[in-house]
Amino acid sequence: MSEPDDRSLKERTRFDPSEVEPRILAAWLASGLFHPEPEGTPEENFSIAIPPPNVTGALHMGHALNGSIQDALIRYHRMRGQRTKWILGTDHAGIATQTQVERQLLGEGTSRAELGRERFVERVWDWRRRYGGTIIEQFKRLGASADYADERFTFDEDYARAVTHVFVSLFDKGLIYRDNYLVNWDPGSRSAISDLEVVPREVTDSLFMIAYPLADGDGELVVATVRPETMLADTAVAVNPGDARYAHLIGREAILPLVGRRLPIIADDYVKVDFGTGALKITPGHDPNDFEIGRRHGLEQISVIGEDGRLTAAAGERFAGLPVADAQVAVVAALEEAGALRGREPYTHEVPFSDRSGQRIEPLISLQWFMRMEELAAPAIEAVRSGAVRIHPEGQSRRYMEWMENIRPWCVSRQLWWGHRLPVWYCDACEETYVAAAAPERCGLCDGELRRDEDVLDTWFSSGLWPFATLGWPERTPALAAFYPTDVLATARDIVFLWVARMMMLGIELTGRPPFHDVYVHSVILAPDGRRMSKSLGNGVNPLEEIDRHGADAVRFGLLAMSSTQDVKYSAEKIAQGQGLANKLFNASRFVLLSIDPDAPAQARPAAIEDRWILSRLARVERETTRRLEAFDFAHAALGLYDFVYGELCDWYLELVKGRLAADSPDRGAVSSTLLFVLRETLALAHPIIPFVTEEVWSYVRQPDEGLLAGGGFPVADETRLDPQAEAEVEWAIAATQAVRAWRDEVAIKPKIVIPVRILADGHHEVRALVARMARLRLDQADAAADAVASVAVPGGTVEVLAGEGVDLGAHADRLAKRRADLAFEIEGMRARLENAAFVAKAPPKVVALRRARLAALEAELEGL
RNA sequence: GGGCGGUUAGCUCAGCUGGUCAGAGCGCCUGCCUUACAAGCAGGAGGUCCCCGGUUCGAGCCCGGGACUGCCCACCA
Repeated sequence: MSEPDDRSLKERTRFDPSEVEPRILAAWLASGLFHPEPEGTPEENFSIAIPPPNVTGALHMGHALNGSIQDALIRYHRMRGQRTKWILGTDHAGIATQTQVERQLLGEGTSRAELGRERFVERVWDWRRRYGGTIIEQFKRLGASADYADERFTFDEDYARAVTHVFVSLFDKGLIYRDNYLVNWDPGSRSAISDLEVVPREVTDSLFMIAYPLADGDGELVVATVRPETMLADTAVAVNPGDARYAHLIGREAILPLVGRRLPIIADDYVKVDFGTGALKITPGHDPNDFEIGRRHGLEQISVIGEDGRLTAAAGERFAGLPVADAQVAVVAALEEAGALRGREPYTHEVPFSDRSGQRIEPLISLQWFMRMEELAAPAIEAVRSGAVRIHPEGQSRRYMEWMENIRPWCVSRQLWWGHRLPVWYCDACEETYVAAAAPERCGLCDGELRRDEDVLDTWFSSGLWPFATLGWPERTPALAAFYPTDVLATARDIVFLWVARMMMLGIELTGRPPFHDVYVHSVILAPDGRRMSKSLGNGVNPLEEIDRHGADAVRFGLLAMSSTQDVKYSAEKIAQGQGLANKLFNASRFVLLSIDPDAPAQARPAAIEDRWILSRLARVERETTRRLEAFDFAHAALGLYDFVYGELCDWYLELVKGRLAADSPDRGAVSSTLLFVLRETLALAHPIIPFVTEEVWSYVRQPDEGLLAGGGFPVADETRLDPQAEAEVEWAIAATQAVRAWRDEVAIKPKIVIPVRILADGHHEVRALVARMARLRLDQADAAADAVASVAVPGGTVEVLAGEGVDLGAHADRLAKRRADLAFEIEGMRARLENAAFVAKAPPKVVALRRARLAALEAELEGL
């Protein structure tokens, strides 16, 4: 248990997160609450696997929101008594980490190549041992109640075994295969990357018109291209079969300029008649579309660009060795010289770039490993279609479906050093391939030496196993039995395909069950300027600095409050609102604790109508908050809590009961009990969202036999306390109070003056005294016949102000005139509505009655003036 | 080229199945050091709910069209 601050509560007039948070965090960590024993079943337990942050990462706003959401869920379920595990760990993040360490090496004047693979990998491990825990520590600052005692890494020994096991078994099932295929080659990382790691960007290139002479006689065919340098690898020219201009050329041949190769002129529907010249050069070796066309027509595939982004020897002596950009200039010059260039115009289009290195993708034919996806996708589609897995918000699930239904093979091999190396060996002598969990000694056929594949697996291959590999799968561990499948997967929209979809497919394929039953896709937090936060733009907001400034509760509250189903701009105001709430709750607690009878037990003992009111409101906010957490509606859960604490508990209830807490008050004991009860319930209710301040205050209100709030019970709404009558009465009292206060303010009556009044309204006897207290009125005017000097409209009646000291009504006349005008306008509108026969006939009687009553009230008020 | 969302107070956003729905926070103005909180309290000003049609007794809320804006997917060289 944490030791409360030395200073007395009386002196702590502000909630100070920087003092409280480390203390509370230490208490949580020491309690063992975050580390559940692996017992029970996944159905009765609750678990979430964190989207593993890159081991190189630092906490950014996305993590902070993602963590706040998961922690709210985790704490809620833990408080409800479930055995709760938040699976924590980091991702080895192949390219990101390798790049980071390479940069470090560069600073030391060495390089990856100089070190060699083995020593390089060792360096990365060193790096990870030194800095890899950073982001985990940062999650603690947020108050994230993850299982820090059981941290995982996607490159741990056990995890690596699982990865190898998966590769081997999917290979054995025929789902993993090796093929020569046109891949997205990233010259930046010198590796193939998957379709999902490619981002389109708008680029202005030149569209060149090049004349290809016909082989049999005169005439030429002009093609349009933005990449003239790839012409060196052309193996055909294609036209649309329905294009009358070229119909006579189909089946004939053209001569490739500069090269002299004879190219068949083929017909393919892909070619657009109205684009360019209507004739398309076909380069199966360097263009994805041409690759497909080439396969359809059985064309040769020629490569003239190498993995280093330079032209190869196949490009011919003149161009070999040139980087593609230079090669383009050289080829265009050569074409011009040869008189083959027919035109050139600026052309803006979308071009693929590497999301990793930022370099332009170079489509290349390469021998890579692929995973066949259709078979894996089918059950993953079915899981969502059947409702076994629910994706929130609803709109995301259709996207998921569409992507799954159009899925393509996944290139899983990467030409990196940092990653899970493929469990594949080759015998060069007899060209045999071995895929196995353990390295075979020698070739089984020729007894020759074996050579292991140099490639590693795409990082997402291993993160696709995250929810179960972290729990010890493929072994049947107790943790797996207790916590798999997990319950909820919370993630930002940007990795739904990259990660969530693959976990679904691999989870179902390998464990037979979807890895979670709810997927909550949350916002991406944009910078205040509406763009994505990024280092290069320098528009990022650092969550740790925000925690330093406003406290973790404030950041959590703010992020949850601003979260939504779509991207949201970072709102500093919402964080400030959260800070306000934490401070307000803290001070309200101080007031309660410093004012009540210390011996009063915490229990609901309604002794007055306002007690019934607050208990009713409490039951409602408990019911609503629970419903919203269950529905992943965190914004409304947070804001609803705010409204209750500020707008009901502090603004009204605490003010209403102040008098009853006096030492000589007859129901001091009862009010004390109720106050303490409401406070304790409120703390527990708010804890999943603002855990620090609630835990801190809890240390003052908990019973000797109670532990931390984090391990305590979540409040259950007591529906028997719902009291519509009390709510209506107190609502009336509030409205009346506000009306009188507004009037006082307008006629400039000093706040301290108590004015004598007479309330003219039916009923509301139980709450008249409350209005008097809150609005500084005196009701006990002995002279009931005294003349009213002014009257203030309140719902259903008026308050007549009697002559008294300090009541100077200079401004009153103006006010009356304005009020009369307002009333007349409203009455007119209401009458018009009620005189409309159609409205009276067709609208529900309740609505009509409501308007009649409203009209009567307005008329009565006008008359009273 | 296809989808999907957004457009409500100066700013950031709530507004569930149409009927007190025109709201919140911040900002602004006025008044208060009222013994929980001055990072506070009380009060106030401020909006053709993007535009045009339509449905309805009644429309931010439903339908049609348009404008602007953001995102996702996609192989027009």
